[in-house]
Amino acid sequence: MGRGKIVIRRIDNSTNRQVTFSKRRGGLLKKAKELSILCDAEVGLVVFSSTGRLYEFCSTNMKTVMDRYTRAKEEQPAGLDATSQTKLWQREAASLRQQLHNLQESHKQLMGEELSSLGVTDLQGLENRLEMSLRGIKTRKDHLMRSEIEELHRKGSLIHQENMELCRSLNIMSKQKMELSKQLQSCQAANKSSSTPYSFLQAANIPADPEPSQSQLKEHEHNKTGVPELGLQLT
Amino acid sequence: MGRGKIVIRRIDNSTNRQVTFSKRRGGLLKKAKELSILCDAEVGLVVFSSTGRLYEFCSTNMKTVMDRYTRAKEEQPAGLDATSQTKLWQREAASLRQQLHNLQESHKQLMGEELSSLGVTDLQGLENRLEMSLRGIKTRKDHLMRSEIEELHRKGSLIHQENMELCRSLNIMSKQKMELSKQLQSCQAANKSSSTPYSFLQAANIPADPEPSQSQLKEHEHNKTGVPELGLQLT
DNA sequence: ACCTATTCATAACC
DNA sequence: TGGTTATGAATAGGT
Repeated sequence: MGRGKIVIRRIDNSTNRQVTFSKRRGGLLKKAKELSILCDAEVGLVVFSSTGRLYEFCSTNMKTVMDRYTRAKEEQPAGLDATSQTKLWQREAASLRQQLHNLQESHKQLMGEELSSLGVTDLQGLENRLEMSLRGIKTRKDHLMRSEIEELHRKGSLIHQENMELCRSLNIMSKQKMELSKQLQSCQAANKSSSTPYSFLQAANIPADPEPSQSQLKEHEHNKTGVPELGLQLT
Repeated sequence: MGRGKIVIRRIDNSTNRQVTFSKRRGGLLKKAKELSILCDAEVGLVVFSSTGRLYEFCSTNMKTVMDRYTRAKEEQPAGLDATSQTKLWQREAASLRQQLHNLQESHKQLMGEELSSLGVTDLQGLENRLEMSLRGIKTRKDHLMRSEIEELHRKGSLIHQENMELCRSLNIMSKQKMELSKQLQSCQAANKSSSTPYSFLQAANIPADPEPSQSQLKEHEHNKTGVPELGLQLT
């Protein structure tokens, strides 16, 4: 709504952001109130502006709502100590909040947001740091990828060797098989020329090529990696 | 909004009330979220339906927001004992420290440190974000520098024009001066040849060059900017 | 849940 | 900050 539609992301212009905050805050509080009245709901709403100012709405009592919320969330508060301790933690929190804020600012700038407050020199510094960082990251990534490639080569090589072993075995078996086949043929020939009391042996269909099927070989995936298939020469 | 306007008071029809609750609750949560994003505000919203079900939105962390609210409300720890206050601040500090830690980690990674815990995918993401950020920063810097250059050109051009005007004026005056000079000479020659009853006119020191002094010219600083000094040709 | 007619919130402008 | 207006969003009532 409004003169034009907007995308929901942090408003860069500070003044505009402040104005929008003011208006939308009013709208939000109003809607919260309407919901609580219309629908008989218990509503608690807390808004801290970016400058730290507090705005709130509660249909009943904020503390009650927060307690109810806490109870609904199945938690239980506790604690015992002195007032000076409180101040200590208060300062600690303030300090941490400050640090956090600074870091957030810096982080945003690193991510290329909120650059409007920076001059050319600042931007140049940012650029240099980012480029240095980027170089480091690329180097690291490159290293990792090279390691992985190396590892893959190593594994591929192992599997290849394994394949060669298998091929050798196959070769041997193939020869043994052919030998057996030859013996069988001569045996059959001998039987044919003489009487055949045991002719049923021919009917038993002993296959001429009883080697293991292709699917039984350890193929892994290296066929796709360019490792040559050496098994072919053994058929 | 809707087919007709309604008065803001508890909806009697239970079904209607439930439907409206559902719709408006969604709208309220959405608006709360938009406010927090658009205006960089910390928003906490809790809604209990009349049947007791809990719905919530928080831009950061509900516990943190509630603590912050409590603190903002109770500048004076009149209601609660100091010991529980301490706990409150303690938790706040812990929360802040956690956030700080996370952000520091992220920051270090952005700066290309402590990359060992990241995989190739993480690194690629980091790289992409940095490159995007870098592009933005470079664009911004480029824009700033171009603007400055343009501005300088504009100023230079203005001053140059001003100079030309001044030169023209100087030229005219120079001619007038020469004319006067000539007249004076002929006058003097006439006086020398005849009697000189009004010779005091010569003594009255009528300057031969009554033009404005150099210091009165608008010179600005453009002499240092390489704009050619055109006045020279007029001396 | 989906569909409009209608009201309302609000973005841009003063 | 407060007012005005054009516009898009939310939603009341209905299916």
